[in-house]
Amino acid sequence: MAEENVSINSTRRLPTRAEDFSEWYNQLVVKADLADYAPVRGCMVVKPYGWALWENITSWLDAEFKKTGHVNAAFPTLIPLSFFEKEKEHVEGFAPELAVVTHGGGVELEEKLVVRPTSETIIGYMYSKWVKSWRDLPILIVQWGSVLRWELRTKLFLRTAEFYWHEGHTAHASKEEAIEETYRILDIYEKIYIEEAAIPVIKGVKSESERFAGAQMTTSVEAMMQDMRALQAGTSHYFGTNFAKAFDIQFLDKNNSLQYCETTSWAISSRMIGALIMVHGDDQGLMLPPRLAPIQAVIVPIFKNDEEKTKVMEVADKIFMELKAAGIRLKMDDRDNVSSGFKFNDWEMRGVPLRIEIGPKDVEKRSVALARRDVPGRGGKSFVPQTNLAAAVSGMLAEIQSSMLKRATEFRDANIHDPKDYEEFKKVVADGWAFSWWCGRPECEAKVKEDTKATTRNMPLDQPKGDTLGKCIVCGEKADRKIYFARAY
RNA sequence: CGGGGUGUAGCGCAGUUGGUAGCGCGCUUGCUUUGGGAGCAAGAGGUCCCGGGUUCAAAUCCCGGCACCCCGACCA
Repeated sequence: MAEENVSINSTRRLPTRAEDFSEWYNQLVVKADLADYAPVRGCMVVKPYGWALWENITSWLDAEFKKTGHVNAAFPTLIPLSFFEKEKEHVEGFAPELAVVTHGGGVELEEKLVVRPTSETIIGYMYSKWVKSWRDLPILIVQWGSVLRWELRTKLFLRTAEFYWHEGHTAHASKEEAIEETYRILDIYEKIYIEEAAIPVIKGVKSESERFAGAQMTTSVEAMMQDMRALQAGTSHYFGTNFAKAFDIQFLDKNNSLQYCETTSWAISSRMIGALIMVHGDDQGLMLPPRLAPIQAVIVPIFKNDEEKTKVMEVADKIFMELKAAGIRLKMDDRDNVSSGFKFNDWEMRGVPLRIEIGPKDVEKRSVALARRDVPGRGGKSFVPQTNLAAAVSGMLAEIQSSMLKRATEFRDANIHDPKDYEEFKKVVADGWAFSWWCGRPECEAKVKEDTKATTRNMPLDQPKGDTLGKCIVCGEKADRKIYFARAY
């Protein structure tokens, strides 16, 4: 049939994930009202709904950091360019993506300033002023803010020039303590992904070539998106004394001997929202886990005329008050300029976990219709009595949360493979992950990247035990560790 | 930075041989509607990316810029 050529962009529907995953994502971000394109290259505007989601993430993390002894502070957006030259690998890593301020107040600056791409340097500089004695340690500071990296190819939330994050920067008296901190934070990251975002992640250590610029060890949590690509979802770095030496952060220990600090840094960015979209979203739109959703349930009243409206709204308002009092994040959709069918689709696009429909029939039967977002169509609808509704709703939200995690975990596990040889390996990483033995040599990683575009993701902390050494999937030499390989964002 | 493409209403697009700009969605107002993306009617909305040239006449042809998108090398 020669249908008229209606562009997919002019319709309310999304392209399906199978048709074009990337375009599905791009349109979903905008249509779910999370963000919009800014008039500045590579930058986004986070809209109120998207920011509300981000606030749920940040407030959970903030509380968790405070529980573990961290405090918040703020450092300048502008950093002297010369600071970046103090740590060799750090400069090399960031030089290509720096934005530099050359003029201020109409005159050329004596010293050029960098818009921070990350704050290790300026924070290191300040720490060197603040740390004198072992009594000053540890320093456990978190900065909430945004940073700027001149990215060549951008995508809303996943990779924008400016992005939002927290960056933790800690300084310790001993290596053991700094490493412990690195892993403590990684555990927090794992927890927010699994328990709050319903996204299964793998904790592990990055290979040398995938390390943060200037780090001695980079750890990460890695998640699988629905297109099987990997997303580095959070990172925690151990610097050893690299930055302490570059910025002269020294203290006198208990034996009155001068020592360099051991430092760490760690971050989760607004990219996490990209992960939520790509792990849970479906062809109807966004699907948010109840624990992070800005709106956990939406009430859609249904009526034909004023008489029905009066009856329905009376019940709907009462239920609204009840559920609100029970602490459920709730929205009443009483718009009268769109049909209820439109509202159903609209809230599904926005990923609201649960919809509560109240119509004349429900008023009569003293029931409501519940429609869960994670089970589309008739299968996800149920009719429950109005009495004890708060308990029923809370229960269903919890069930949605756990079923989302279960589904995402099963999906991920079904797409991680253990190929027998390199030929099979190449096939596997084209459309999934491989968990394989690796000899540890960068040459083998480079060959994999060359052949398949896949990179090493991380080496999980809980490695296969015992002395059953394997053989590197690439070169066949002896290998003592297994590592994930995948195409990554 | 290399290769390809696109700039026309808020968004998505059409615009023939050069003749003075249109469609769908959205928006505004009114009435009827509302249990899976409602209907009718009347409206509002334009620097056709910018600059120059050819011509009686340019969205359309020519020259020069700019911007954005996609594909490759780098990245939370």
